[in-house]
Amino acid sequence: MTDRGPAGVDWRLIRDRLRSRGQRWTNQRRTLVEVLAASRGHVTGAELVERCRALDPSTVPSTIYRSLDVLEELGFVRHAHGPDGREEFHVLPAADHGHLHCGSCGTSWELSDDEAAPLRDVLDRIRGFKIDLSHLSVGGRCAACLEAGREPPH
Amino acid sequence: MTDRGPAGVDWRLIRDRLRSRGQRWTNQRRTLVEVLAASRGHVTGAELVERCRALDPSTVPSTIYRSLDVLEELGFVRHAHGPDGREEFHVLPAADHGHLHCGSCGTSWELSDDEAAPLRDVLDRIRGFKIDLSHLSVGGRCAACLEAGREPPH
DNA sequence: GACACTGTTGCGACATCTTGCATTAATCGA
DNA sequence: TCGATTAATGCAAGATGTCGCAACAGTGTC
Repeated sequence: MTDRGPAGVDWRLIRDRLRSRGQRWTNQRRTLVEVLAASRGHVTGAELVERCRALDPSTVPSTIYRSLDVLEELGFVRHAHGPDGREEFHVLPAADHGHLHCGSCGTSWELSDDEAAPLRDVLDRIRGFKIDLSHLSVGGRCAACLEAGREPPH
Repeated sequence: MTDRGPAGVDWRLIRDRLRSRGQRWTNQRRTLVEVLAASRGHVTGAELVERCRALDPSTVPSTIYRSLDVLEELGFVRHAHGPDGREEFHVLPAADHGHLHCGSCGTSWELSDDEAAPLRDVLDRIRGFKIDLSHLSVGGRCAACLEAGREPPH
């Protein structure tokens, strides 16, 4: 047996990083890390609460949200906001990336650093502003919806 | 006397546009338009509810939010989401623009169409994706905060 | 002005987070 | 192993929206 979760994340890394900061490794955090490690792509806060509750029915939302903040400080998760403003989390992003959302079909895609580079560069040059790509969420309409003439839901 | 509000917006235009679409001009909408016309820059939904309640204590949030949707269809307001995901509205935007938010000091700026052009063009070219600039909200850190070494509040 | 049609409102309930506070429990040192 | 310290939890209440539904009220017409 190993000490890795289903997704190959070693929770001991997180445990030790927490302890070295004077923070604590609790059962609730262990459950959350387990759920996160098994998640692919984007998950909303509500989904995480639900999945944690499946493992531990005593799970309470406020603990989840507070633990997510802590895990975000550690760099284990990142959050952005969907087109409706709701939080979306993704786990251990291999590379920093933003998100693209189609307002007609609701699909979303990752926005690579390369694609965002022109925006990053122009804002840096003109304003000295450094964008936080992982928090960037761009709405609009995708090629398929434009071609099909699908209107955004009004 | 004129029929314009304090900000010079002629509510009769909105009234007539609603009627021509088979929609209605109600006291609640009149109050909201009055509040919007007196608002500068960005306003959150909650602020609008509060200001409407100041004029008409019987104001109820759901009506405000639904009326805002209608006014957005008319193009009288646009909404985006602040860095915390909360809705922000702006009135009669002279030109389409996005927003820039500094995560350290909380200030926000308008992002002109020119500045967003590089992003718009690259997404159009690579993916055929048309961005909705007025809904775009970019987080990061501004030049002043970078220079001062201010960390984002964690 | 009265009527019919149907768009709007207000209400209550729910969804998603956030915050304050008293209690619990993880961690470290003796 | 036991205690002290204090981070984290659970709960309740609040903030910000959203939604279904019955009642109400603009509008155009007669």
